[in-house]
Amino acid sequence: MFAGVAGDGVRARSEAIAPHIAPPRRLAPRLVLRGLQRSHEPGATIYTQCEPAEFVYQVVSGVVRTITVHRDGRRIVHGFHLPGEIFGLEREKIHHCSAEAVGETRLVQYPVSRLNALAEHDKEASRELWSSLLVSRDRTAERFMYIMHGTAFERLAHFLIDLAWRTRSGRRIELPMSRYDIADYLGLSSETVSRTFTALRTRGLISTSGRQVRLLSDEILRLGERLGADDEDGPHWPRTVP
Amino acid sequence: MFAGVAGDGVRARSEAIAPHIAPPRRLAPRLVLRGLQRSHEPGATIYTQCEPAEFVYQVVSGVVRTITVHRDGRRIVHGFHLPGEIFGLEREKIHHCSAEAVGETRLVQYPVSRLNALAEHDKEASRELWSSLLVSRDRTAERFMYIMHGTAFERLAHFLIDLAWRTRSGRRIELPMSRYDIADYLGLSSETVSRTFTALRTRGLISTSGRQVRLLSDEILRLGERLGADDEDGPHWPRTVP
DNA sequence: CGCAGTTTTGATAAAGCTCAAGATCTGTGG
DNA sequence: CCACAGATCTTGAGCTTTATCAAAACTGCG
Repeated sequence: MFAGVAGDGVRARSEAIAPHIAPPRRLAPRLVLRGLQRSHEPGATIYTQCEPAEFVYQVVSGVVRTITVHRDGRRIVHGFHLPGEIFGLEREKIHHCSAEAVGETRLVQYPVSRLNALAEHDKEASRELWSSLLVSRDRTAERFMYIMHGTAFERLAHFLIDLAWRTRSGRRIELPMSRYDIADYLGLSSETVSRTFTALRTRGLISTSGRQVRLLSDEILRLGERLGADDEDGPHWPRTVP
Repeated sequence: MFAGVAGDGVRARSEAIAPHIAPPRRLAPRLVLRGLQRSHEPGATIYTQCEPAEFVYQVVSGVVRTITVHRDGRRIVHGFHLPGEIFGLEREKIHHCSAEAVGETRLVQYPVSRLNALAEHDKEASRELWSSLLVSRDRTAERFMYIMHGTAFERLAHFLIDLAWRTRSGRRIELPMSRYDIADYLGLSSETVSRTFTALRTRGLISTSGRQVRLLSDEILRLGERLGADDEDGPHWPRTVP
């Protein structure tokens, strides 16, 4: 496989190596931050691109989207953050994207300074933080694969499966976000998202009613090889830190 | 801006917020790992997808590409790692992608166990490691933007500027990788990469001769707003750890 | 020189975007 | 309870970009 060809890589057209980037092993957060809780209205801005990054946030309930807006007005949705997930951690002292509530949302606001102190003193917490960063890196990498070499069909299928898995919804999903959000997340136009929903419905893979989606066929489920896998590596009660 | 509209996000078509994700502030590695050095032939495999992850690596000289191969034989290049960069760090105990030398390459092999110990005992090193992970996350996010909403033209321009910046090459770049590598990195076909090189040449933005590229116009340079920025946040001699 | 791999160019077709319009949904006020 | 307004969602037609297939030009090296 790619045996030492003088020069550069061979364009692989051979048979399969399992793709993969395994799903994160668990859903319950191992790290629970405690602090000031705030509620946000649907559409409310939590922080804005370029604003000083004083806090990180953990979702208590609801969903948050992180976005950036391009010069030309195009919007990119970098990710959706579900309950238990931590977001807002930056490399520099400012936020590199904006965060907005998708629907009614409740968050814990945790000062970055406190987080740094925590990471230094609490080995276990530090490991969790580290791990969550790697999870998000891997999630991004996986999405990358689907967006680079997938049709609209595959992207949307993957999105639905991923969401079902992350929210433990089984086969009935209540989408919290609009078609526009999905489009900007998957790098498609909202029209194409709509058409693709229709195509999935037509082929009997899903049924929809507004933002309710039902995954019907195992064909679509197998696309992600996820459902069923769950917690594995040992016991871990959530840790609550002050 | 996105004022609290009842319901969901507004499809932004308004004027610009600077896009952006600032460039990493510095090029010289602050963290230098010391250990067994190995040389690799062009095209040599450093590690393979799914193999146990026992080491992380730091590039001494040359370039490394990390890749995954899809079921259908499609290849994805996740990234190119330049001298000073650390790669191979995983969330789980196996590698989620393969790594191969692009051209003659020299690497330091550093046991993961040692890295973990280091991160726990050496606060400064831990911070560096953390930072390098965030850098790679942000780099991925930025690439994402260009790949999702950019034409082949913009993607390649961005790639060249990024590479020029990261290698401190100024305006004359010696590409270490093939058109195939670039194609799989940018989510294009190699033919399109070739055509786009030609288009850039035709418009007088670059000149090429094989893998030598010269950035001619400031127009292309401004695309990334990078050249010129450099080290800022305080003094930091490289740290060498055993 | 001639081979193997790489790069370029050309013709064709498909996927998805854009523009445009119609349908549905939701909340509000009469 | 109904009608209206604003937003969201769906569908259609034409067009642009890029992938694909095919083949020629180039490069480095034995």
